[in-house]
Amino acid sequence: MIAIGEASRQSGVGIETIRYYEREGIVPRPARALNNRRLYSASDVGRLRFLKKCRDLGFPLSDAKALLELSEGSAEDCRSVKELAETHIASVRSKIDELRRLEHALSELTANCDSGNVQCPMLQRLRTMDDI
Amino acid sequence: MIAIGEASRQSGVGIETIRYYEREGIVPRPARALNNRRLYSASDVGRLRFLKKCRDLGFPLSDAKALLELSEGSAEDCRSVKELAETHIASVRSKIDELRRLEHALSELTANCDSGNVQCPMLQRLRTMDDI
DNA sequence: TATAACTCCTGTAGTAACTACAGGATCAAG
DNA sequence: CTTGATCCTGTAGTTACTACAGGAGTTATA
Repeated sequence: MIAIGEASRQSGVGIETIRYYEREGIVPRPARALNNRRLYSASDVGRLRFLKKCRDLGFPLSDAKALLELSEGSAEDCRSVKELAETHIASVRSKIDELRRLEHALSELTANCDSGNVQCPMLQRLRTMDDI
Repeated sequence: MIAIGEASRQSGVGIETIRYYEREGIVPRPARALNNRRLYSASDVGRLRFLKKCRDLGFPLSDAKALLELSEGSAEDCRSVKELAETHIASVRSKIDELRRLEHALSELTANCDSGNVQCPMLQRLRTMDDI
């Protein structure tokens, strides 16, 4: 059993974040030492690492929690997992599309923008045009 | 001079958001009618429309504010505008890259995930592997 | 043994950019 | 005169943390 600092180091999840997950009920309350300090087991650390990977993959915390629960369940529900993941993939793809459109629009806006202009063409367009 | 609801309709910025911009000093305080209701001029609405476009382009509000101020300045500083825009474009591009990597990782994770599995391969990987 | 440096505790507040009320006042239409 | 729309201020909620404040206990060094 290890203290919170070590659990943080082993899992990559910050100390404050670990306590936050505990407050929010994302992870179970850990054991406590006689001096009231939190004590983490190997499987506690495993849960934190699991959550870390989900978050790094961009899953919202609520999804990460759901995936963790599925992962702890006796019969793992592969279909639910896939559903969550595919919804997430779809939202990632639509974000990519949106950002690509943005990139395009921004490139166009700055195209004629060079030092020495009295009137900045980008500002002009932001002020006046309706198609942005 | 129009009321806040009409200004919201004409600019596309929500009523609460308009008041929020005012509180934050993003837009100047509008005139008030005798009954204390806000009154917006055409240029007030112009500012709101400008901000709306900046936000739609993904500029953080602080950038939108800066761009608005540049736009109001007597001598428009095209170089500053371009700098803000290019920094923003760079961050958009890096977000796109990051999301593409995510999409790839997620697709791989779900590849072998089909209903009927006793052990979900995605959960397996989330639990055990270190390369995610 | 004293003391410094470290880690931990609880609880609260701050972040970005809104959004959603609550509770009340005012206004326009019929 | 009443109904419904709009407006006002002020506060709290959203996401997922992060940063303290203020205090207590632990470990390492002198």
